[in-house]
Amino acid sequence: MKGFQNLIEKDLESALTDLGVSGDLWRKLLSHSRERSQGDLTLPCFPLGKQLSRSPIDMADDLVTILASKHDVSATNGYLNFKADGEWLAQRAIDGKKKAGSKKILIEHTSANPNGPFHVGRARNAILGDTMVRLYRLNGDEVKAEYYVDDMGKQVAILAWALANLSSEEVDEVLADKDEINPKWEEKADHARVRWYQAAQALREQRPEIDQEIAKMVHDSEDGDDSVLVAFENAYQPVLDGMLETLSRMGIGFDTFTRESVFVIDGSVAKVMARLESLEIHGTADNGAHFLDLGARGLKGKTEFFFRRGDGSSLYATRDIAYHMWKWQQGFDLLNVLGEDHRLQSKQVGMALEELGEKAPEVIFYAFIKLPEGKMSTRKGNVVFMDDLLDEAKEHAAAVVRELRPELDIDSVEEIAEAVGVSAVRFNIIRVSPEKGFTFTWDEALSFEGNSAPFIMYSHTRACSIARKVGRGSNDCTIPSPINQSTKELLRTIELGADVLDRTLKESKPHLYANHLLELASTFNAFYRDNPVVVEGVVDEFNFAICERTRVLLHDGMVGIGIEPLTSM
RNA sequence: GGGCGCGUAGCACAGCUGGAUAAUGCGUCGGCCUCCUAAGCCGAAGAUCGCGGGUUCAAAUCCUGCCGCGCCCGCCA
Repeated sequence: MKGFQNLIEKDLESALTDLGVSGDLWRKLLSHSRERSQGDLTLPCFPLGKQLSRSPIDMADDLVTILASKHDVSATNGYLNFKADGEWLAQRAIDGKKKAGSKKILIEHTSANPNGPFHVGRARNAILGDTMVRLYRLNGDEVKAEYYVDDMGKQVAILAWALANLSSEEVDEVLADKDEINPKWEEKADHARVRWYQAAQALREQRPEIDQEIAKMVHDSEDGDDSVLVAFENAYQPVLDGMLETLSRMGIGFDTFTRESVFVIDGSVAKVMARLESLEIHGTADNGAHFLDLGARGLKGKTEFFFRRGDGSSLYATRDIAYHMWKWQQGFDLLNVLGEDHRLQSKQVGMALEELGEKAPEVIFYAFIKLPEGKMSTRKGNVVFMDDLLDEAKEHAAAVVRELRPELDIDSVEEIAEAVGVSAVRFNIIRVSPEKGFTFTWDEALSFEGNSAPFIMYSHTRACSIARKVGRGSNDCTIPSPINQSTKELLRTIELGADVLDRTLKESKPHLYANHLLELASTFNAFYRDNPVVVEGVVDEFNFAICERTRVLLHDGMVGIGIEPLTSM
């Protein structure tokens, strides 16, 4: 509604001046109407009435008198309501102007330890991150999707230790009371090797000497020991490949992979530590470990942020600082997607960066997805694997397609089912705000009606079906007057699209855009009901133009949030 | 114990830069396929916005206390 706002602002300002209102307060007050039936933009007059010691109800009435000749305005209970003209909205929709983005943004997401397959909880990160990548691209911005590979931590060390020291029989023995590997995934390294990881985790509890061996490996890796790093890579790379295969099935990919060890080897971590040690808020512990007193900068709770161990080696967070400085050098804005368990860590890294004269990155935090039985844990094996969820979703979708479209051949059913399954899974995760924790249930995840991806997909295929029936693109048309209610609602939703995308990106809240697409699909369905495009072989050019515009917007929006824009389902 | 996040119909979830009658879906009840795909559409019932104070003309939204849930509080990652 930015365009509409521009349209009325001048007249509104002059009307307000006539009444004696000064200042810019009204600009802040003017916003989307909460009551849709009342209008499109609303100015609550209460604060202005206060300023002039006048009744806001009278003021709103006076404003209507002044503005009525130029705009569709009304006043109720002290609210001044502007209604956008249907024909104006229609013209805007048909013109379909798209602004070009100009931002450059590097989005780091997923960056999961390469020690096992994705479960639904870990996948929330990838789905959130990839959706932001897609939405920035939809906005026309230049985006880099980056995966930070943790190639030297304890998790990888445990995996490497297990692969070097445990036989397949030993692993089976240790995990005897656990579920066996699903034969379907036996050949997938993330599923196969995570058992070694789990077995090692179990053994560590009984045999402390294992911890010492692992600790040595971790330290050697932190010193940049090549042979250890190579062993690590051989251990995790097949696992990572398996994980990326799963992501790729969901349409998630990366432009760059950056390994943590790079910053140790090239000396930038050492430089960062030296700089941190020269800071005013720097402190030293008894055994020579170094920290920053972030309490001096207002951090509450735990105020000491350790960045260097007593033995001089770096910590994960220290390397993260070096990594972020490298990221800033590329001239991109920075956005990270992190689990809520990283809130403190991320705050510390951000504050440390600011101490070094850099900016803190923008971060999206998300809460964990729980199972009805409790939280998910790769270590404990209490998880729903993404691979299983995707298969299940596809199977469920195939059953629906076979029932609804019995005439389709097997290949078509397969294609539709895969698209519906993947889209539904992504959408169910993206549609809720990230900070809200939710409990995974198969029922929810496999719901294909109402607020779901298939609902949007279905609306899109209806528009496609009409386009097929017409068999050509839309022509110039005359805009009818008046425009009926359901058309106006659709046009209004279309007009709002740009505002929603803006806000979605500015606030890093992809669920806002997901909800907008639901709204777009829903208002299109009502339009579809009331406004036939083809009647007895004759095309209504206006309705077709609106239909085509919506089809494109749905298509682009779906791509923007990772829903497959099928043309038929 | 301290820090941070969350708490909205039976369930799930939106709204939270203060503004009108708290939106949507599932579930429940009722209606719509000789008509561009019914994974759809139309209608009905269903909400002490966790609880108590406060600020304000106006509070689901801001402040504060309490309760419940989650995450973190390691010289781990």
